[in-house]
Amino acid sequence: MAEPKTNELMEKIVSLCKRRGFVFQSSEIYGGIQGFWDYGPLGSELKRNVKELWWNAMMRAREDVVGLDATIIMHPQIWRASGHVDTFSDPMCDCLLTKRRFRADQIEPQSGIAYHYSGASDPSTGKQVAEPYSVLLPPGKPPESARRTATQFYAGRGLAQVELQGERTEKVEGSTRYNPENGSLLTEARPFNLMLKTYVGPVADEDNIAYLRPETAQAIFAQFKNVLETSRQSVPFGIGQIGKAFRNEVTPRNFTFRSREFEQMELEFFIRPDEAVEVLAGGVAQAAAGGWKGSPASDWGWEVWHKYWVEQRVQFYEDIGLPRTSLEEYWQKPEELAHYARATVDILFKFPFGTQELEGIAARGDFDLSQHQKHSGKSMEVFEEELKNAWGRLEEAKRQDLLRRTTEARLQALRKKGVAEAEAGPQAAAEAKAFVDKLARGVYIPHVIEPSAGADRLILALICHAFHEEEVTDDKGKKETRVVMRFHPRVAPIKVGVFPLLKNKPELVRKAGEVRDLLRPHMSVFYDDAGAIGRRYRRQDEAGTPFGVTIDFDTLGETPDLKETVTLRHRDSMKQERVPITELVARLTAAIRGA
RNA sequence: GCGGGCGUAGCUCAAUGGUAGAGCUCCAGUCUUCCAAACUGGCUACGAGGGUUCGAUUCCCUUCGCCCGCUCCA
Repeated sequence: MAEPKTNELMEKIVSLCKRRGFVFQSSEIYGGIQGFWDYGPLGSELKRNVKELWWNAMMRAREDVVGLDATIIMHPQIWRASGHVDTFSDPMCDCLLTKRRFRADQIEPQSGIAYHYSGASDPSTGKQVAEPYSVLLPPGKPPESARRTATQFYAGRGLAQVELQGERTEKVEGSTRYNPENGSLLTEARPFNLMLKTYVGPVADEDNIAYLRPETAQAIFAQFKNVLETSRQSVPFGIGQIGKAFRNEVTPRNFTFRSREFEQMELEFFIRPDEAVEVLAGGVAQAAAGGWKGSPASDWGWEVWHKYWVEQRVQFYEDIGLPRTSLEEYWQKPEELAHYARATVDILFKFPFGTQELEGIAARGDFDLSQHQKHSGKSMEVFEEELKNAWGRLEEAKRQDLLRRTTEARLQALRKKGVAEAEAGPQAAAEAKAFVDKLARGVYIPHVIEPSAGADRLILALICHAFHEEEVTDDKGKKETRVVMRFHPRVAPIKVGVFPLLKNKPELVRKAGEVRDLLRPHMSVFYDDAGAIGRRYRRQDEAGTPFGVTIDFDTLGETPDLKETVTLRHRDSMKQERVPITELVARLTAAIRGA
């Protein structure tokens, strides 16, 4: 699709969201607030449906996943353990000349001669600019080029003619204060902390700082032991949670796609480390064998589990109306992975503004639980009698082989982290021995597979995917545009519209009310008796209501054969059929579940 | 946070240094028959604040929001 077209399309979608009550700007009457959005009547139904479908698919339909609903504000130590306090704040600085922005910690150190200026004046007007400025000149470049750059800078400060003042030079080694591209001085580095801060308790001082969670996952890790001990679950099992998260995004963009307050649907699925799987099952299933398409088996290691969850999640999207063709899987390359991740797959949706991430499914090893064990001093280990017994039955050669391979794996990991070879060897040996010793006693820290989805992004994807404009020709040959939201009936905010053909006939209205009350216990129903019937159908098209039921005089018995039947109108095809009222509930509930 | 563009009714678009107009939508009503029909009536706007002015939607400044680019997205 062409560029301007996609923007137009997005604008139409945003407009419809507001017009029909899917999404409003937060605090709109006060001018709005950037990066915050509200869901209106249709949007809140849609979101509720999506969250409920996720909860059902991930938890209620499974034996091995349980739920959690944790607080948004937690002990600040959680965010130290998780790494968010450190990694969520990036020092940034800008080029004074081009305004280009840099991560201050990623600028390559420069050497050369710095040309400092105290200011500049305009000889034609006498105007003065007292702002100091500097240019770094790489060795071998003529001084003129530094003066040209400085002139450009002061010209940008409003001088027509520039006379540089107070030039002096200085030798500079390994400085990160200058733009590597043009030598221009950069602004001071300013920290950007992406976590929203607040204070707990009445006194707002440093001791009381707390953070609004930037992800829901950490609460799951922090409550891992409590859930394990109360839920009658054992590894492998998962804990799922739906909840708000907050990030002080630098640039919220693309409608609700990147919001500062948003909702996540996260699962942490805890599994045995591959070594434990090997001891218990005698080997680890290979992902290449394709077992991840089936049901979980005892010999699954992290790779198969990871692929399994990717497949589960894609199937979920298919089930709620996002076909595979609208999605993309992006398997992160090894060099792109965060240090704690073994593999990460992004599930992307083709939005009108670009193909963007809906969900990330990461294999995170035991990083998170280990971090919390370290920081809290509380054990995150699990014990399996069965594992201890299996180890007892293991031949000595196999035990030694496992230790040798574990040591080798640790060594590789340490090398990758840049640990010096002399230290890496003994450290790897010690770590591997400690790990295998625990394994022998049936003890380990679980590893985790994390499918983490953005609820609001999914809502936006569903809205974008549902949006259709089509040319319709009416009886008189007049062409017009029909806007229809082709939501899957499962997620549609309203399942059925109920209409008396005419409002001014009490017997029609009464009968329509009866049909509405008949359907209401089973699904969300919208009753509408205002205006022409065609208008009411079209209104429901924009709301994405898949079915319409119309009560007419035949329903009342004007044509005896049609007594107690109604018109059932289908949103997508605009086809109509005659259906007995007694069959409506069964027909509609089947269509909503099935379709 | 930087640079550029934009901001009049729910939407699309007018006009004007003298107090805002249309079409569609929406609401109420008329209509015995199925895809935004017709007719009658009605509601609704100069993003916000300040300045200049007798008077500002219009000119100036600030601010907020939206779009695009930069940056960021563990």
